[in-house]
Amino acid sequence: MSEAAAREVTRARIEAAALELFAERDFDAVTADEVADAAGISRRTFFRHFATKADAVWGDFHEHVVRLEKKLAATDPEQPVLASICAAYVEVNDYADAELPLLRQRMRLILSEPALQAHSQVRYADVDRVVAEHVARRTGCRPDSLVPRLVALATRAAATTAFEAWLAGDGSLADDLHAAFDQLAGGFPTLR
Amino acid sequence: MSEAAAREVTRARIEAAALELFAERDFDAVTADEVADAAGISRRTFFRHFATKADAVWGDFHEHVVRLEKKLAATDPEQPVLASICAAYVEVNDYADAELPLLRQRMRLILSEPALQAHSQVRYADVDRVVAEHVARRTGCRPDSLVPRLVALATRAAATTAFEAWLAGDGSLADDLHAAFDQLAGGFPTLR
DNA sequence: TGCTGCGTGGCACTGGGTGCCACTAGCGTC
DNA sequence: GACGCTAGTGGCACCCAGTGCCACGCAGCA
Repeated sequence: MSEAAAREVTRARIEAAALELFAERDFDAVTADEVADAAGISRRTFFRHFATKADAVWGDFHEHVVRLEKKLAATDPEQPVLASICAAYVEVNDYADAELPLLRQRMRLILSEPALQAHSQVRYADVDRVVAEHVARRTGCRPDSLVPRLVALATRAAATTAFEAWLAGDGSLADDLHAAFDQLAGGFPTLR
Repeated sequence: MSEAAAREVTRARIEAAALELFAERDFDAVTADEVADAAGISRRTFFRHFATKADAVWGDFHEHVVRLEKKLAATDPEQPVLASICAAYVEVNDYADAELPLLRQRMRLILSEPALQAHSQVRYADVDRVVAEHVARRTGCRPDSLVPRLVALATRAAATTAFEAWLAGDGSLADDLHAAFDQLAGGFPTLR
């Protein structure tokens, strides 16, 4: 086995051990030592693979952001901006059935454990940046101006809410994403 | 001086020392010991007044949430829901001119320092809960269902964006809040 | 055989946060 | 005045996350 592949295997084993331990106890109640032991590596090695304990929950999130960025760049310029963002979110989150239990476990942790909820803000900042840049390209204004930033943060709010609804119910994630984005794009029609 | 008042004075002194140090160096580069020294108290006492180093930046945020809750409860039932939330946000954030420099310093830290950005998520969860309950009362659905949660998270996105715009520009916070809420309530009219 | 690069483990150290105990100051009661 | 009560405080030891440094082992390669 090549060294690069061996590194991936180790990383995956740490990730699996971490998710299992965090699911059976609270995130804060599990030490990095315990995760390392369960994964059969040293504490020092754990922190070589994941910068923080929280990062072990996120898998390869950077790859996720890169895929979102590509989907956004490839959208039809004629399509409304919000629809293009919704479509990109749906496509990027189109998991195979076999992956859904893992996704549920991950999202349940991220949305319910305070420490992970806090950490998520840092990871999602990348998503916000990518979406704001997309909106800025489409509208011709700067990515740090009000509308791009607002659209980025509001669409992420929609995605987060859709994940909450998906976790609480038993429908499809795509349906929940569309429901949330429809509310947003329509200015919350049910509130009138 | 009564003991309760003395406690408030100590708390205020810690807060002032913390803000000053965090402003002149990075948040992470300042230790709790340094803040305690600057405030003339021990490290142990620092953590009796503030649960975490980050909390020293937030002032009495709980009181802020309580005021927001009261404003929301007192809104006119005929007023559109989003407008009532916008009005409540504006009223709760109606600071005197003399307080604005402090607010700027606080928000700049919270929005730019990653550690504080992460911590903010935990504090804002209270705001989200209060807003979602308001929407749930007004619409007759449960506070953890999709629309109340989405409105809570999306309006907070609007408020956050308004704060970013306010920090970057030199207009009034109320104007920026209204601009962001107008976009949200109108389904982002400028994107069409 | 020696060299190089990389993943790893061990170890010591910094810093956030907590539990525990002892001290003190203010205050009411006998 | 002596006694107890309470609240804020300081000091200390401890746990745990995260980091820098060094040494080891193992692959590939000359």
